[in-house]
Amino acid sequence: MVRAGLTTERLVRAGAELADEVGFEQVTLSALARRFDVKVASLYSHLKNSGDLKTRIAQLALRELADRAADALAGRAGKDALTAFADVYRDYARAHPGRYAATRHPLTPEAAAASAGGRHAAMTRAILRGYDLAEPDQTHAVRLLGSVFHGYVSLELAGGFSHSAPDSQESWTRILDALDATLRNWPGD
Amino acid sequence: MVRAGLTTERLVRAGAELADEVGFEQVTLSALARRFDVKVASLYSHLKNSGDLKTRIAQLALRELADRAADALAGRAGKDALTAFADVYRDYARAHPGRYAATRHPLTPEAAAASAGGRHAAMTRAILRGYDLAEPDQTHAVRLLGSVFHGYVSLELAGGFSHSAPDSQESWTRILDALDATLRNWPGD
DNA sequence: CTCATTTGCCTAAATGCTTTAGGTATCTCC
DNA sequence: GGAGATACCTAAAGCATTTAGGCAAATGAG
Repeated sequence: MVRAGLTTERLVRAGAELADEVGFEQVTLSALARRFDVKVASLYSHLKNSGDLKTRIAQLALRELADRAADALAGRAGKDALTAFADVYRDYARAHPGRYAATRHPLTPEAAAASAGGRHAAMTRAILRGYDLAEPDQTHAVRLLGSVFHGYVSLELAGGFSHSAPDSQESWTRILDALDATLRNWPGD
Repeated sequence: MVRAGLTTERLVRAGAELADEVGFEQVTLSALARRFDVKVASLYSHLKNSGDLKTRIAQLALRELADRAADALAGRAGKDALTAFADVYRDYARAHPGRYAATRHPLTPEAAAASAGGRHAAMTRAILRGYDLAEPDQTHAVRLLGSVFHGYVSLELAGGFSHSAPDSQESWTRILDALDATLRNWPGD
């Protein structure tokens, strides 16, 4: 009986790949066990349960996304930083739809605290340093950016913008232009 | 043996209520059968399968949302129409989180064609008539509005803006102000 | 009113995912 | 080489989905 060499790490990584292939919601311990040619019960030595797997995939995806965003932000400011950051989100979602869906998986407060969520928030605020926004407008702007990025990416992923002119890339560019303009001229009270 | 009086209509309506209570993803034929005190197999006379139920709940929610939006838009234009429309989305999502989640359920092309999706698109374009946008900018703006509304509402529903100042309502208002300004001063090429 | 038909709901059973309990085989390292 | 830890297993129970086939209640025609 040759051991499969399971570890939590490998299982989560394979789970993330599975998510990209079949969708995050379809990630199941059974499918994961099949992939390692192992009985389902064996996974329970490495994962608490199926929810644990999903939580770990979510945390992995948040980490990967934050890493890429940090790279993209290095040495950039203003609109340059804004578009680089936005593109990281969109590109990641298109390259890894299952992982991106995982980043929207609800986390318990503890799981959220152990995630890269905080880094995302910090980076968004870093971008806004290139614009002249004092609190509470800065927080409103953080929420606007989060809404537009997440909203656009998830509508695009759902196929909302395909098969209709103009090209989604064109809209994305123009929306980022508009967002930049909005941040430069944030309306006062 | 008294009959329960099942109909597709009643089942879908109850399914929507169930979605609001336990979440759209947790809507199951078993749970629905329990609610009517009926065996699961009995539902198959009225629904093709569990996917059929979810599709029908999605269509119901899209219809309800379109009806409310149409009411809200009547007699309004410009920013007034924009905020009324936006508020309908947000209020519906907060009052009926399960139904709102259902509106994001992927539909087959046929199911989408039979849905109120077209009315939503038409209403969004109607709002933009209050602003001076020619194609293709109008389409970019439609996509921006969709992204912001959906993105904000889903982040808020996921708890993203709770337990932190400023109030979510405040951000919503200021984001709509910013959106109105963006549409009035849409950046040219 | 009665009988035939349709319709509504049932039982039964197969399949698949999740989870726990407890066992055997394989590695590690002294 | 043997002790102990670790990796993976079998077995079984619980719950959701789906299909097949059956009895009973409603419906309507004569």
